[in-house]
Amino acid sequence: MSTILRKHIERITPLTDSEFDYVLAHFSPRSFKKQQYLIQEGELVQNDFFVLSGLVKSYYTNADGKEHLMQFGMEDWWITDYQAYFNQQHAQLNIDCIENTQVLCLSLHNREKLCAELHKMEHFFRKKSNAGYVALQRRILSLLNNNAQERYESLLKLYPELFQRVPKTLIASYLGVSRETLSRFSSKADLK
Amino acid sequence: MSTILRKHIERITPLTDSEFDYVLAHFSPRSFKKQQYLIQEGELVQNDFFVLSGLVKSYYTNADGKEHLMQFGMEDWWITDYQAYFNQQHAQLNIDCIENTQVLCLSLHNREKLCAELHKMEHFFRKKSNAGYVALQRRILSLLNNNAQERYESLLKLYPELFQRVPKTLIASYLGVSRETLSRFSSKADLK
DNA sequence: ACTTTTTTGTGATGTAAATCACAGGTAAGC
DNA sequence: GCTTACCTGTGATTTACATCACAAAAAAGT
Repeated sequence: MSTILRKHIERITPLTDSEFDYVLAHFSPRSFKKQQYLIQEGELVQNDFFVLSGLVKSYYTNADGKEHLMQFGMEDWWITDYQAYFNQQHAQLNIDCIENTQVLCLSLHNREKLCAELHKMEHFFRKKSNAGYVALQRRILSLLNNNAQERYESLLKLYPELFQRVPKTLIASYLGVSRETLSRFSSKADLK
Repeated sequence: MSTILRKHIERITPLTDSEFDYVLAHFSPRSFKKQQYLIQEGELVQNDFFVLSGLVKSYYTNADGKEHLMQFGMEDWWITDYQAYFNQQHAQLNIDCIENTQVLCLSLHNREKLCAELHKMEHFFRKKSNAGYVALQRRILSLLNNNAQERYESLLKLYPELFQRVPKTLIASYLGVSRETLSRFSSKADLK
């Protein structure tokens, strides 16, 4: 199972067996059931989560109780409330499971320890962060530049499997569209 | 002038004099006039720019010729087309000067060299990237969760000086609102 | 198998904000 | 100082999308 992590890291930087063992020792595995919270608003955020299997979502709940999806987290993805995690503050986001999920938890302390001790790992995390930054820029541009239907279509193209795996309400919430409007897009597309 | 860079780095990690001199040697200073491009859509992105003085903007121009602001870059900020820079691709964004601007240019090659040679610098860039990621997440949440007026008001609160320094059209374009709608918000606020 | 809950589609209506249009104001160029 | 270009405010109209309301379909729980 942890070979997923090793492959993931080695896409950026190769590790010796003993290096990887050392790295892995800084993670702790956990399992969560569907619906269970990984992080709940208000609590101190201890961990970043590397998803081994399953599917989770991070989202913000506003004053009116409306949810806005920040991120999905599936196999091979990292997820947490990064603002709270990096600054060791209380969570503004919730993260819970759409499916039963297995993760590897990495505390901020262990992350910083690994980065300090192994230059390779600092390199790895810098590269991941850079890639994440670019991905968020793309999402912002898409929010600024594309209308709801265009955003729907690019997401459908990029992650078609997501549309099978999660209720449309969540996809709507990720795209910043109402459930009903999203539904009308998919009916329209069916005509083709 | 380069003390701005030193202070900027040392907010994250201290450097000896000789370390800083070594780092600085990997940057090259350049000056740009108002209106001048730092990066133009389509060209290969060679550099990340650290702004010493002045003000620039990065933006996407869509098929209809409409501009959407990705970022402002003022003193002490980094700016480039990161997608293109990190992957050594052609720019999708334009970057040009709102005011006469002085920058320090860092090529990807020199950035990676510094990161490989000086663990401290890899640490610095990781931290910067993390902070940038969190900032973009906040912007996405604001786009998903807040209406145009709320976005206007939080930006005004966060960067009041920006409203003196740049035309409202640009602020509208950053917020994803039309110039006219933004103008109506500011008239309303005057009544108080 | 039956009940309950969740998910989805679709019509009717309302609204925030875009777009169009024009005028006064301010700054820049010569 | 005059001219040209850019910037801002404000009304009238349009539009994309939200919200409300309901029903059918699918999934989950017992």
